[in-house]
Amino acid sequence: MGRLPCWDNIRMKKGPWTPEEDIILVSYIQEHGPGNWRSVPTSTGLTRCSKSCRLRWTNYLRPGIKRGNFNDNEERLIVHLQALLGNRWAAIASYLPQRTDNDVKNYWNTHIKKKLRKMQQSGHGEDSNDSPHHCPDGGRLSSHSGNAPKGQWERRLHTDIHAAKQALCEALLLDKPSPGSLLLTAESSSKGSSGHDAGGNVQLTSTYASSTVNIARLLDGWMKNIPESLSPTSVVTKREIRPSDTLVMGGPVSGLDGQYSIFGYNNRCCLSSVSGSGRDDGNKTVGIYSDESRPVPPLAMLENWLLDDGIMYQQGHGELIGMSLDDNSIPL
DNA sequence: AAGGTTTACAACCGCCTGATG
DNA sequence: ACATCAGGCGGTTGTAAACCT
Repeated sequence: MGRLPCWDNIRMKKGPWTPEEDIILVSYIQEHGPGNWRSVPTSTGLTRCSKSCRLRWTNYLRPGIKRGNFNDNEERLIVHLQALLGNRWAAIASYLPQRTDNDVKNYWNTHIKKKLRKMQQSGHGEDSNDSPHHCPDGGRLSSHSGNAPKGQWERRLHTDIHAAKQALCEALLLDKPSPGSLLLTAESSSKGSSGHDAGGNVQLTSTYASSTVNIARLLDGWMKNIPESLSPTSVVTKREIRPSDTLVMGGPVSGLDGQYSIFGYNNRCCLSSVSGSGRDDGNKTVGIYSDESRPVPPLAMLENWLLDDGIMYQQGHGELIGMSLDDNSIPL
């Protein structure tokens, strides 16, 4: 018995997504919201299976995704969380609001694994969780084996679709693409054929999705909407996190009008806007989240976290995680 | 410069779980 | 209780890009 896998259905297109497909998908999500993926191919005419559409959105098109190099803090966080949770990449990624599980997984497999292996070989004892004895089941844990139940804190981000669409549209309509932008002539690719046609319109290529400069670049405009109060320049060290502080980091949640992150701090729980679309409430506490408990990360993970007038920041590369500790937060 | 090798990561695939009838 | 289905998750693969010889 068993139903046909999504991938076997009729003649679904596979391989890299084109900008046109992206636009169609984002337009659809703008109108209907993410979810109900089954209806996406039929409603949009995309010859992609629902699963492919969902993955494309969650791993690539969704606004707020940070791509590129992981900084030291992120790397350390991943190592610690992998030790705690095993290869539960989605759970791990939920602690890194701007990263996808796929990204975290890839980073682990291509960078951290290698690093840890080297360290082991050179006799430095940082325990590698890649060792067979550490994760006997190969990392595939039952979804019930973790400390925290599945809940809102593990839900995906569904944010600011309007901005994503607009950024894509603008990029597609650029008559003078800037160096490094997505839809460039593909000088770097011998197989690429992108460029401009006689009318100045951008021609799109099959190298689109694998370009190192991808959709995230197009969303720069969206990122610029982050309130000034959240800009890295506003990070001012007031006091270090103290060992006595209890920090509980939740994950991303979606709101009707923006993206939020959950943080708990000294038995208070906050829902902070980290990338609202033009919201002017910046990083104030905008809501309360308190219906689940979650593991407290090791204190080592608190390195480089700073407090400034009730706002928590993560130091390094001007990265801002953001947290409000104002009096609107409530005890857990 | 050319060819071979390695790296990085987007996408695929299959399994699992929870919801629903 | 069972069957079916959609969506989520983690492992794996394919391939463009980067690097090396």
